[in-house]
Amino acid sequence: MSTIKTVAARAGVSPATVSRVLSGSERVQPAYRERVLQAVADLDYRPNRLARNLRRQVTETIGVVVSDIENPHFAQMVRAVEDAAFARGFRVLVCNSDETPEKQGAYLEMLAAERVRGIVLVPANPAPDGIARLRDLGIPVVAFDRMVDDATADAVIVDNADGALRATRRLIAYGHRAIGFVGGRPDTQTGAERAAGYVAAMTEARLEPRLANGEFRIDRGKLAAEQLLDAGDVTALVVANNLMTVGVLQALRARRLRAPDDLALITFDDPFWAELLDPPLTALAQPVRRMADAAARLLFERISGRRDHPRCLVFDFELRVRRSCGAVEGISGAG
Amino acid sequence: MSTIKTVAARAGVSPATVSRVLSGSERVQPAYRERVLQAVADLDYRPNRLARNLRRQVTETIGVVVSDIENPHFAQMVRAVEDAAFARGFRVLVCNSDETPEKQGAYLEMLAAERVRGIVLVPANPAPDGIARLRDLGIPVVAFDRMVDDATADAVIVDNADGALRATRRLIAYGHRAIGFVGGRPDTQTGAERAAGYVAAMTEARLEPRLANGEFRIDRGKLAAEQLLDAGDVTALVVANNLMTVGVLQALRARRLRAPDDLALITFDDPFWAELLDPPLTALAQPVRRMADAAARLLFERISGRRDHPRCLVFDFELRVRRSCGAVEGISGAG
DNA sequence: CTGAAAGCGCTTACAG
DNA sequence: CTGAAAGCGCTTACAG
Repeated sequence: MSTIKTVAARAGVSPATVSRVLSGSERVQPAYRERVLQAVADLDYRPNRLARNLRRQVTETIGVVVSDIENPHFAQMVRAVEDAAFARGFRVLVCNSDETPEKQGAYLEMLAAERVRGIVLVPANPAPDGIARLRDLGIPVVAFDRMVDDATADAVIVDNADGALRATRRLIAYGHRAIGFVGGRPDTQTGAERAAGYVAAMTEARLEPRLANGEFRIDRGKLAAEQLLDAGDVTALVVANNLMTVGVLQALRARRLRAPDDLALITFDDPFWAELLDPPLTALAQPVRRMADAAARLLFERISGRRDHPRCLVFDFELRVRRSCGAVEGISGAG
Repeated sequence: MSTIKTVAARAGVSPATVSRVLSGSERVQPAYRERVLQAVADLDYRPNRLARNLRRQVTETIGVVVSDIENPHFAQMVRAVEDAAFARGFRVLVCNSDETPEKQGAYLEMLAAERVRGIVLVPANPAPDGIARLRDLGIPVVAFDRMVDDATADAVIVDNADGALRATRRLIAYGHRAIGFVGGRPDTQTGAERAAGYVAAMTEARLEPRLANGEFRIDRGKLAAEQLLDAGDVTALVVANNLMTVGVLQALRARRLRAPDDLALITFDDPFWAELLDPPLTALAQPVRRMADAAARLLFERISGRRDHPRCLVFDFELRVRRSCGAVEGISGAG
């Protein structure tokens, strides 16, 4: 392997001059520059980034910590962040926390040790171990989807309560009164906020809320739907994520019920297949790409030192009205 | 920030001793060890990985280059590889080539500069720029899904021709004679092999092949299906990936045709939603998780120096028979 | 077992 | 503009 010294020797200059030519920042006599570039070409020299990183005390790497990259929601986010990083010459380390504070802690520690320049974090818990250390090291953090208890961190979140509120109001406007809610884990911010929005809409219409907990999972979502159906006369459901909707659809199929006639449905999340189903699903779509672009922008503002004060960006869900809620397709009102 | 010197000073030992305690490899007097650990705890000292990497001339990082992490197929692969890396204390840099040799080249160059220890690569082309340099640097490469022209690289691939062969034979066994094939880009290895398997099955049954090119895309898949339907009397289709199947389903819906009665369908790929459709799709499932686990295993065998000779692992598709091909669900024969 | 010293491959004040 | 020198924070033969 050739190093900067090999190149310097061949070009008949000092290593410092080689470095100056390659970093391109300072001026170097054209003749020297020429000779250096020739030597670089001859030797097929590539600078060793490890050495540069150590010397400069910085890397050009960022970390992204998600629950699970297999979740298309997060895959989309990672993709957008990676695009932004690539455009700026940065690399991306991906980490899957599986929603466990322990793995998350191990990853944050690792990212700190690697001296990444910034982190996009989907926090598994509101006060992650290691977040203070990141602050000490001057590594900016952008929380994604959920907030984090750190006054210095940026955040990009979505208005869960408002989404549930609008979905529920929509069903009420269609004349439904017995509207059930298949909720996610109530101990998570997302789960709690979505439930709260639903309850708010029901309460303002003087209707009785009917909640069941599907834990954000397919099997439990199915059970939750069955529980709500068994309990009585529900005519519509709001479902707090797409996995549970799969469970709800399984429950409907098993009972030979059809949406929207037997049961009107609105689901959080608008996955690829929501439109392919019969009937197509009315869905609350999270603007993931826009949110991820925003998160990347916030992060690089911090990395480049263009901003000091923390920012929190709140995005709205988009209600995509399709047939499962009882709407005639193609006709939709305001959310 | 405290460094190894700060710790050494506080513990009253040399930096070398601190290093020995922390690397845990060599023996150190218990009393010294104690004092060092105490100093580490007092100062909340964390070793700087950049320095260690430079000094040791190795990192504990691997690279994964996929077409696009948003494709669930690759998201699943990345996840499996990341799990294997995490278990061994390695980090993962993800790169999206978008199937372009240029981006791929830039990423391979970057991964080489970062001195990653190994790479899992979904090659955008059979002879990627930079692969020779990786060989020179001793960075092992495992090709995934497609082969690479490098005698030293490992590969984990799937038998595309065999999959198409079995799917087509199955439709023939059901009595179909006019079977069409919605193929992918014929200039890709995957596209060509899948088409070849289809043609082989038709030829052995003395049937005339009917191919249309859907470019692996939704819109073009729809066009390809329409083309095959317009050309005449096809009663069954083999579709070379799931995106084109979406297009095929759109075409069917537009013409008010139903699977399997109007048209029997078998698709490559078994995405999440294949089972949710009505009728559920008969699909050729690629054992992605097993393949990715194998790729990670091969890579770490190389990294740890346990193996020198290249290996190529070929996996079979699993034909998951559901209703779209005309089978009665739950009853399936051998592939 | 332990420490002084060299060195990984760069970059960057500093002096000229 | 250019070079000699120091140094980033570690690790590891080497000598004791």
